[in-house]
Amino acid sequence: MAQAEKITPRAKDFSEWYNDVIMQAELADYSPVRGCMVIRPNGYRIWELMQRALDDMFKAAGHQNAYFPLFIPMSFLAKEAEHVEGFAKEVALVTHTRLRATGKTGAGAVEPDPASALEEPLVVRPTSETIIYAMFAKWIQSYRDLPLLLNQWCNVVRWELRTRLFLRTTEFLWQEGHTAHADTEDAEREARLILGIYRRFAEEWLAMPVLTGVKTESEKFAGALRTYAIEGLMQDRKALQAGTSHHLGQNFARAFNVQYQTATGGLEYVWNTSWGVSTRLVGGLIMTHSDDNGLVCPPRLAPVQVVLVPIWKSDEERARVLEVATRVEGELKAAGLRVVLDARDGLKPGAKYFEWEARGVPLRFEIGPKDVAAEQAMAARRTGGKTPVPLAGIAASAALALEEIQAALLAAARQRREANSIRGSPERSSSSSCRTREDSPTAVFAAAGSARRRSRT
RNA sequence: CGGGGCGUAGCGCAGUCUGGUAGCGCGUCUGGUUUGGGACCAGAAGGUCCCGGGUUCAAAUCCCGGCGCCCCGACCA
Repeated sequence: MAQAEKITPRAKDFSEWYNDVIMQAELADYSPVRGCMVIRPNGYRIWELMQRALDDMFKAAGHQNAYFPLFIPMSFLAKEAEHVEGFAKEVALVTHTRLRATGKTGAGAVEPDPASALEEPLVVRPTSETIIYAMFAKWIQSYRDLPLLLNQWCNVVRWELRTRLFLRTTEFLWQEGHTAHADTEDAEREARLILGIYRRFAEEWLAMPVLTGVKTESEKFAGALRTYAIEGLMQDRKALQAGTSHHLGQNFARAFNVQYQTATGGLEYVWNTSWGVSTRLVGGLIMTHSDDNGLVCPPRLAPVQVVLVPIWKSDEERARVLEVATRVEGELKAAGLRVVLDARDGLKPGAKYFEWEARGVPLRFEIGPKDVAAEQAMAARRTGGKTPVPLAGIAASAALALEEIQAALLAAARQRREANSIRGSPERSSSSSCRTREDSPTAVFAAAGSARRRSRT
C-alpha cells in the first residue's frame, strides 16, 4: 500500500507539525536564501483572498491605496530616534549598484564594483513610515488636506535572526496604512477603528477569535505613542500577535516636518497613525485550525472550497458519472463557489481524499454510480461527517454547508480559548499574558517572563 | 551568538562504528490490469554521497578545515 509522506503529529512536535502541514498543503517552500520563503500558489491564493477582504474594508472606511518605493535613503531612518534604534539591527542595505568580474571562477567570479559605491546607502524598507511622512510633508499644507488616509500593499525586509515560514520571514508581504490627522482625538479614533477592522477580519474571515489590547511600553512600535494589537491563541497555547495599529502621536510629524495651517491661521504638526497585517496571518490561520491530517482552511479563505471526486469502475460508469459531476461543477461555479473537479485517472478515490484533505479543502462531494442512481452526492466535511445531499439544489446546499463550517471553526477556536483562560483574566498563554483594563481595548499585552513573543508590526 | 539534530536520486531515508561495485521506500516515465478511503504487475530513467584538503592500493565511510539547513534558546515593531 502506497503511503504519502506523513505529517508529524501536533502533540509530538508542534513546530515539525506546522512545517509538515505547510509542505503537504503546498503553501510555501524554502528559498535558496536563508529565512526567505517561496509562497506557492495554494498559499498565495489564501493571501489574495485575505487581501481582497481587507482592502474592501479599508476602502469602505475611506482609505485609498498608493505605492511608495522599496528603497529609502539611509538618513531618513535616523530622523526619528526610537525608530532607528528599533530597526537598525535588521535592515538590508544597498551599497553598490554594479558588479565586476574578478577573473576567478565559481561563486567568487564577481564582486561589488568599488567605483559604483553609493554616496548614501539605501535601506530596503523594513516599514515605510519615514518615506511616507517625508512625502506627507510635501502634500499636506492645510487643515483642508486632512485627514489623509492611505494604505499600501507591499513587501518589506527585516533581517531576523531566526525565521519561521509565514510567521517570521526575512522578506514578507503586508499592508501598511498611514494616516495624518488634525488632532490626537482623530488619530486615536483612526487607530481604534483599524483595530476593530482587524478584529472583525480575524473573526469573520480567519475564524480566529482575538483579543484586542495595548502593548506595553517595551513592546510598542519603535516611534509610536501607543500600539494596539490583536492577538490570537494558537493550538500550542501560545499567543500570536496578528496585527497592530499604532497611534504615532506627532513623533514622525516633527521628525519630517509635517505641518498644516489650522482654520484659525496657526501652524500645527499633524498626528499620525500606522497599522499593518502581514502574511503572518496565513501562519495564524494554519496554527488555529489545522490538524494531523493537514491544513484546515476556513471556507471563506479556502483556495478550493469544494472538491468533486467522481468514482467509477467501467468506462460506461465513468462517462455517466463525469457527466453528472461536470454539471454539478458548473452549478457550483455559477453560484460563485471555488470548485475543482478531480477527474484524474489512475488515482483511487481514497488517494484523492487524502490529498485534498491535506490541502484543507472544507467540503468534498463524492459522486459514484450509486449516487447518480439516487440523484445525490456524498458530502464529506474536512472536519468530519459524511452525509448524502440531493443533486437538486446542490449549490445552495454547498453554500450552506460552507457557512456552517466557517461558523463551527470559529466556535471551536473560541472554545479552545475559553478553556485556556484563567479565572476572569481573559487569557494567559505561555507566550503572552494580559490583564483587562477598564478603557477598552480590553487588554494590556505584556511579555510573560522568558515567554516567546511574536511581534511583527 | 550558544545548545541539539542533520547534509547520500525529485522527496523520505539506510549504509559511516568495522574503508572494498551506490542501496531501499515513495514519486516520475512506458505498457497493461485497476478505481466507494492512500491499487497492482512488468520494465525504465534518475547520483559532483554538501565543499576543500589529507591518509590509503582503495574513502559516502577515517583525519583536518570550511559551508549550509532544521529545531530549541538568546534577540525581535
